[in-house]
Amino acid sequence: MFVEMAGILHADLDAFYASVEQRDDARLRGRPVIVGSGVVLAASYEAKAFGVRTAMNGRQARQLCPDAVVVQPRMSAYAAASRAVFEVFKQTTPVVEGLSIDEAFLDVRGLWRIDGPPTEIARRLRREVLERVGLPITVGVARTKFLAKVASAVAKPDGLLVVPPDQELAFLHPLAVERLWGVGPVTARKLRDKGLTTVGEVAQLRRRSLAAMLGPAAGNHLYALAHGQDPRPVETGRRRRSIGSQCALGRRERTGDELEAILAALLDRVARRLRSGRRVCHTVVLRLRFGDFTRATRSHTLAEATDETPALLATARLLLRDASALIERKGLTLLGVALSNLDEANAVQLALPIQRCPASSLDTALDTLRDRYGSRAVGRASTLGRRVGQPVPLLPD
DNA sequence: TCTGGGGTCCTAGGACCC
DNA sequence: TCTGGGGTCCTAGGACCC
Repeated sequence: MFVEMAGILHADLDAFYASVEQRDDARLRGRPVIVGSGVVLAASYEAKAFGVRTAMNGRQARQLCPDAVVVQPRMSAYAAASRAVFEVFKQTTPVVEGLSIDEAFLDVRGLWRIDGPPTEIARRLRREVLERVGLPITVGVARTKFLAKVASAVAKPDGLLVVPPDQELAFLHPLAVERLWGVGPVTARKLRDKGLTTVGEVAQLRRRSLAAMLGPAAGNHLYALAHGQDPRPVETGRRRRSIGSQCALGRRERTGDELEAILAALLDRVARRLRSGRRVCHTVVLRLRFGDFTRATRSHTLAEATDETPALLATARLLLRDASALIERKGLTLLGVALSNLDEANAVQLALPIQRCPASSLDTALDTLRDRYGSRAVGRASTLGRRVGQPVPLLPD
């Protein structure tokens, strides 16, 4: 029988922001480092040993670890380090799927003849990231994305862990349910309330029981993961689905004018990022958090996708006014704005020739566009063009 | 753990269309 | 005119991830 080999790598930089700080300042090496003063954005492993965790309140973190060096974040340095590490990833294999600023999946299954077995590639990758960028990185190697991700989490820090295909369940089943990617506090509690504490215990349940407990999608997903099944391929070229910015306000009451000013600043920031990414957005989302820590969102979808600040701001203002009674009653502690439902800016322009095209020759026109721009670029234009007879959203020149 | 900022994906109801 | 199945889009909320 053919056994699929372990050829997916999950590479995850250790305590990323803190490691960059230790790399750039020799005095920080070997010492507990906390990045961020109000809230902990990252903690070095020396600080984690004292119980300091990401997202922890800064004051509490300093109480746990009084000797820690607290540094302000340098986001541009982290972005540069991330780019350098992703360069190493891309030189390792063309099939790289970035998950965040500090982690990615790499598919190295096709490289055996040229570069050797995946374990060897993973060792080399770790060595190159350390030599060329100066940062420690942990790599998990397995047959699936999910198992590779769990493997790197188990191997941290500065580790390498390979899960051979014939040992997957032996590796997986003793682990706590919280180790499963996608099981957070709520799901973990639901499982523990039923007496399920390990992945192996979850694997003994029927698919139907899990679906009834957690909902169809989460239940089926968890069932598959607990049995080591995860058919998702490593996907290159994934684009961002939304761009957002938010701002904690504290408990002080704000006047309507103050909120409007904060909203305008947030929107200006996200609209700039939208334009520099050459994207347009259909939907504006307002995020609100209140004094009692409840949350709400308000959204509006525009008739025409745009990247222009005035149009987006006008929509955001309407949403804010729409929520004013709620804000009055509960007190606003966080205001955020997100632009979602994004398109490529040029996808809208590709829709132009389609708009003037009679329905009967639409398919021919789409084929022509695909030949010229590639099928990926024409995807969205195609859905726009299918609605012949309706106005097609267009970007103003 | 009394709470930052940036994201992803899923669910569910209602409107609307064929 | 009534009824039905199937599909998409929009809005709002929630869980989860780093």
